[in-house]
Amino acid sequence: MPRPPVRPAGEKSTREQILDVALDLFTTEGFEKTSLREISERMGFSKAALYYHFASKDDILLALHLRLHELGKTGLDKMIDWERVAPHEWPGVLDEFIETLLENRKLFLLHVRNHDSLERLPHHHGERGDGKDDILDRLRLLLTDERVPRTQRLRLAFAFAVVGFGLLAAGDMFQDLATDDLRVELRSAVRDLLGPITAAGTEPGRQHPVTA
Amino acid sequence: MPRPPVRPAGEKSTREQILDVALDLFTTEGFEKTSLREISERMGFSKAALYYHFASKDDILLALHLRLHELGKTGLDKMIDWERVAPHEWPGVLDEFIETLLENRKLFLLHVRNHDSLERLPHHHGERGDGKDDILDRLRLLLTDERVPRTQRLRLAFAFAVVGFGLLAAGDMFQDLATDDLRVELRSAVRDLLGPITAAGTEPGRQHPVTA
DNA sequence: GTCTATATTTCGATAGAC
DNA sequence: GTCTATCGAAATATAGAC
Repeated sequence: MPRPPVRPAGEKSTREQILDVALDLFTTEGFEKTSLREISERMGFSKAALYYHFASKDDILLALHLRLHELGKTGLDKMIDWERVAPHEWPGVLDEFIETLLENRKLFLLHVRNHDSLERLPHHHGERGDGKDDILDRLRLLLTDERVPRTQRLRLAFAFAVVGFGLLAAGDMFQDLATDDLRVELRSAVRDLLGPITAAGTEPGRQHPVTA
Repeated sequence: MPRPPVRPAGEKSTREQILDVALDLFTTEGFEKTSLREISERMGFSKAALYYHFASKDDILLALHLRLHELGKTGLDKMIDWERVAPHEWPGVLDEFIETLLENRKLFLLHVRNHDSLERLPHHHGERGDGKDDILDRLRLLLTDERVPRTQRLRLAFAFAVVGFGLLAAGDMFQDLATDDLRVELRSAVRDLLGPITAAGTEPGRQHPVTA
């Protein structure tokens, strides 16, 4: 039987190196605008050589999608059982989401930026029935679950929006912001946003005056 | 001197119709992935005919950019003088931003979705020195203005993120959400987010406990 | 595993007839 | 104002040598 080639410890396979290069380019330039020529030039060999390691350009994107898919299995299993999470537990769930995001910025940027390209990928079926098996798909399921009051779903969506934007802004407009500071600010903002719907006597239709 | 062709009242010129079609496609499919063939097919004539009305594909995008640029002149002049806006006025400014967004969803979606393509467009210079003359450019200037404390800028950024996401979510995950309801929810969320930094005795370093 | 060379498709853009 | 026909560039992908 074939066995993987022996490599010095800590040295990545060519395939993994290609994926690292592709992840950088797909997040900065976008999947559609990144050409195989660009990837091969950074790798130091020709375009055709890529086809030894991957069957197609889509195949590279799919491999990166699987990297993110693994995250769903390891760290965020709670997000599978949204229905059993009480409102007062939401800030804690958001905290976990913040941690996962901070630890895997590039992978999430890949998803946010290339959502369309990932969507039209032929999904690997079988593991779950509906094919909705990554974190963002599950998030969508919660936010459209009509068993949760719409006002609460909206607030949750706003909270996730802030967290997602925080990720983008950190590497863009707030480059000098340390990860620890960003985490503090995100947690604070999430609690201010979710406070009105996690308080004991929740009034969903809470109104503000139209003008201050 | 040449004069514009006489048209029945309420009938749009071919050029404007092309722009309407292009706006739809650019916001749903993206600028790069939208081909001139696709536009011409919707218009009912050939691809080459487009070149009678526009010099290039970029020229179409530029014309749509000008539509948004006009909004900056008419409705949001306050956003030019960020420095003179006191923190307690921010919710009101955000309210104006919300209104402008709700009234021009498609144009803003065009900007959000095709930010990169718009960025590399040869800008029409002259009107202002730095070429940063549309709403989103000015917004960026505020959020990176180091004269404003970073914590406050972050909170403002979060607020704008919620508003921007609300626009996307409304036409996607919350399709059944009426505009009036969305406006109420956005205003409410903005005030909860800006409350901590608009209160009289503002403490920028306000902390939340790490775990609830 | 990587190379050169090439097939195939799609796109933006132009030329010239009507 | 719109057409047909075509060009040239760039991209994905394949074939076959080394």
